[in-house]
Amino acid sequence: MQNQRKPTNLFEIIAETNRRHIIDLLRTRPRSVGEIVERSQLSQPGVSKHLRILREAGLVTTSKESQKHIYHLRAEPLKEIDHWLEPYRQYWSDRLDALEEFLDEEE
Amino acid sequence: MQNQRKPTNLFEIIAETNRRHIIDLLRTRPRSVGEIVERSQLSQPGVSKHLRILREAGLVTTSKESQKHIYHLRAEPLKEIDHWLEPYRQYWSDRLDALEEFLDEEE
DNA sequence: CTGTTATATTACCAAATAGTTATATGTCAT
DNA sequence: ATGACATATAACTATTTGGTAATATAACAG
Repeated sequence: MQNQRKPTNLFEIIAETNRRHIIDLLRTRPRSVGEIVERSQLSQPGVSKHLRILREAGLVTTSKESQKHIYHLRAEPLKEIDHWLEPYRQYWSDRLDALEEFLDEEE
Repeated sequence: MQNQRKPTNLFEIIAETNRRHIIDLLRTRPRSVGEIVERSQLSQPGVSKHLRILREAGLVTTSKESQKHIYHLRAEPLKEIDHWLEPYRQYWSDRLDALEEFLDEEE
């Protein structure tokens, strides 16, 4: 396999179910590692491993509250996924119908 | 009981760069396997392998033209990704107005 | 200091992944 | 029927992934 892969492919990062779950948890509010562990099926090191990946992908940031590490969601990088999806939305979208009409008129 | 569907996690399916590339190629128009091979970095069996995965995920359909197998895009399943993304969009676009979103992405 | 709590890192392993070559299958042309 | 063409499948393999247990690091409490 001579495949040169990017260090952080966002698509691969969100492909993992547990990571998506963590992201979803942080959407509610920032949370400590312990809180996330409680709400996941993973061991503490397992969670920390995923958090590291999310951190390096820029999807979370951290702050500290005494001994606790608080993880905050930073969703902006997900824009990349959204952007890739853009040209496909027309295949199912109903919410862009008005826009399509608008564009048809413009041409 | 053998009702075992393959757990086709759509996120994992589109996580692979070559598969996204194939999907993008089929957005232009339906294409034969050979055409896709020409436009990829993969061997023919490599492409066929990915096509099978896409087929089983319902992201492509096939038709035949003599000896050629023509692959057609079927984007609907991507809706799932789009749906997951939905609550995150507000983080990078304050207004969810469809036209504004579209114009932002056109830049 | 000492012990406790919270998190990160290390070392290891099983399973999954994605690639290859070789081969099978199916269709067309002669 | 035979050979060429188009694609799929099989068999194999290196790499990556995601999990765990054990351990390190760091901050707080007394």
